[in-house]
Amino acid sequence: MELPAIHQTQTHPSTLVPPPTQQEPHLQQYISLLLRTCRTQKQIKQLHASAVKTHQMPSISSSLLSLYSNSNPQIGSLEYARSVFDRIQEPTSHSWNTIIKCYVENHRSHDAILLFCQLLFQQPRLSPDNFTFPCIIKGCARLQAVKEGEQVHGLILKTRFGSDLYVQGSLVGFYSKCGQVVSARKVFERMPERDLVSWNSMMDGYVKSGQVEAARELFEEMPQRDLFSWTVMIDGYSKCGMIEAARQYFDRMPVRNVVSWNAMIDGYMKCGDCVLAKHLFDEMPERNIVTWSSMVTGYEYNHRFMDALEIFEEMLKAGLVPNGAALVGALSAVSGLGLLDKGRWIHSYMRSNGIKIEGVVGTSLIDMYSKCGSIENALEVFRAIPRRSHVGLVNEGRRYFEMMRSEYGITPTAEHYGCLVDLLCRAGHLEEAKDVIEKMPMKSNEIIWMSLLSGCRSHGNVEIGEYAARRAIELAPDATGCYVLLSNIYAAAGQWDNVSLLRGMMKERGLRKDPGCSSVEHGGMVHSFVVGDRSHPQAEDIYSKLNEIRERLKCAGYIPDTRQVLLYVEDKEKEVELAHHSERLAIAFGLINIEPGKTIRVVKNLRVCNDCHLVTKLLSDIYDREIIVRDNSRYHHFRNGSCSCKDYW
DNA sequence: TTAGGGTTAG
Repeated sequence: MELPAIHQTQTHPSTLVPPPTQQEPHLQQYISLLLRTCRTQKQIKQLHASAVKTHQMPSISSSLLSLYSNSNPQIGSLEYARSVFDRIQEPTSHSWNTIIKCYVENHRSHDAILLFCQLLFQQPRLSPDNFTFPCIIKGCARLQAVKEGEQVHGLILKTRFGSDLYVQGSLVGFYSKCGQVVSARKVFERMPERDLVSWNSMMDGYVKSGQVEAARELFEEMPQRDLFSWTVMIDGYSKCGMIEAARQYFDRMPVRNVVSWNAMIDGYMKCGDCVLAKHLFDEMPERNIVTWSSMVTGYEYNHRFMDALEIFEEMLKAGLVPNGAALVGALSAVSGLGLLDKGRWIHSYMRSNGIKIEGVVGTSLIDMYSKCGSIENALEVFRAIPRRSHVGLVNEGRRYFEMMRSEYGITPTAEHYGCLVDLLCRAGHLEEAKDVIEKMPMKSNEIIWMSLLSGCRSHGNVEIGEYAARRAIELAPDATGCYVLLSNIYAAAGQWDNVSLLRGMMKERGLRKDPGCSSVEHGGMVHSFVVGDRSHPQAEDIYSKLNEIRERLKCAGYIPDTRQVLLYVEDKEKEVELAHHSERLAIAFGLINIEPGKTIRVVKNLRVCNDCHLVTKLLSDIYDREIIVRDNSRYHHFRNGSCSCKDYW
């Protein structure tokens, strides 16, 4: 849309506020009128710019806020909505409700709750109303935040909005979604009048908690049924495996929409009837993105990998851009077949269509490359994934820390500073972390310096690492941990002279690094191993198992990560050192002795090294074994080639 | 005067 030129008002040079001119009312009406015709975000932004330029913002900001809050991403934008909201001098209840809803719709319910608290505690002239409560209750439901939702419920009972039909209905929905059917039913029973939505929410609560008969009773009881009620029943009977009953509802319902067809298709897929699912898919009058994704994931679920890929390609040919669900389904199908080229093709499709490689989709891509035998590509994807999600959380962390003081008047303790430093270190903000420690009002302890030191180890920062180690050693000269971490940093940077210096220093001070030791329980005994251990009665078998492991890892394309080996030795020797780490011995022992299908559980006294972590992931896949390693800081649950810590530890 | 709660894939 080309906008006609707007005459700019004359601005008085000495003041920021323009003097009133005759043009203004016209200009305001003109912009307001044009806003109503906006169909794209670009058009809204153009008018927004004009309004800023001509000082018309105060009069149109609430219309702009509503437009930017539109749930259609072609029109709405959370960031712009927030920016408009923040510049409204005195936001009305309506503005607050709009922005809170916008956050909930954009899956940012935590922020919605924060805003709700601000409205509650910092706006003496305003308070939540019958429009605010349904929004915030929905946010709590999205987060499965039962406690918070119950608190809001308590608040509602203290206001006059407890009798509002929408507020009551939203509470039924909240308790239903959180699996609290008894509470949902209590609210439902106390409603003086019930509309369709409340009946449907209540039924859905029963369905989601597996009580399909209770849902059916309500369905029979309810005064009138629309589309939603029927679809809830189809979904309910499908989910509990009663596919014929689901089909009866589908056949009996007076009007169907795409959602009811989708629910029925998914039902057939989940009970393994791909033929009937495909039949419905071919018959249906209208399909949406969920229809296609359900087909792809449904075929994949039934191990019909080729069919999954065919329907996925058909979806692309139909001009649809696949969403996360469809991509994950297609990539899993590729993994199932081991079709590396097909996987690469999907990857390049994603790149050329600007689909962000992050989150679950990123993990699926890594998983696909690993399962197709290309560890290099898997690593490439892994390294290329922007850790923005972490960046976002770092920002949130900083903000919450700040809010403790500024908004809640809580003085942070040493533990709070410790958390902030840990957060910053993990994300690589080492300078900032150092700054936080130095500026904290209380005396720093060795623990907080150690956390900076370990951040420096993960991010390979020698300079700050040395500084942190010095401070930690000053405070706790006998703690071996910081010497070890610092020598890890030196070793990774190839500064072997410093490694020897540090070793000398430790010797001088009579400090010894705890040797890595891993144990496995078997046959009522604990079997312990240290690095290179040959003392176990089954040593011979264990070492031949390690040889076999080495071969199988090589076939899987594994390249040893020798950065954390402390010894000043050639690369080949480093690999041998790695291959005999105590946890490898323990796992080899487990593979020999613990019967197939049973989990191998290892306990290690030190932190598991990067290379052993990667190897254990691969082994869990190669040998199809669940392996659980408890190191000195956390549990690592390895299964199907990945670890529960998502490589972040 | 405007706005709010319910169904399908992962």
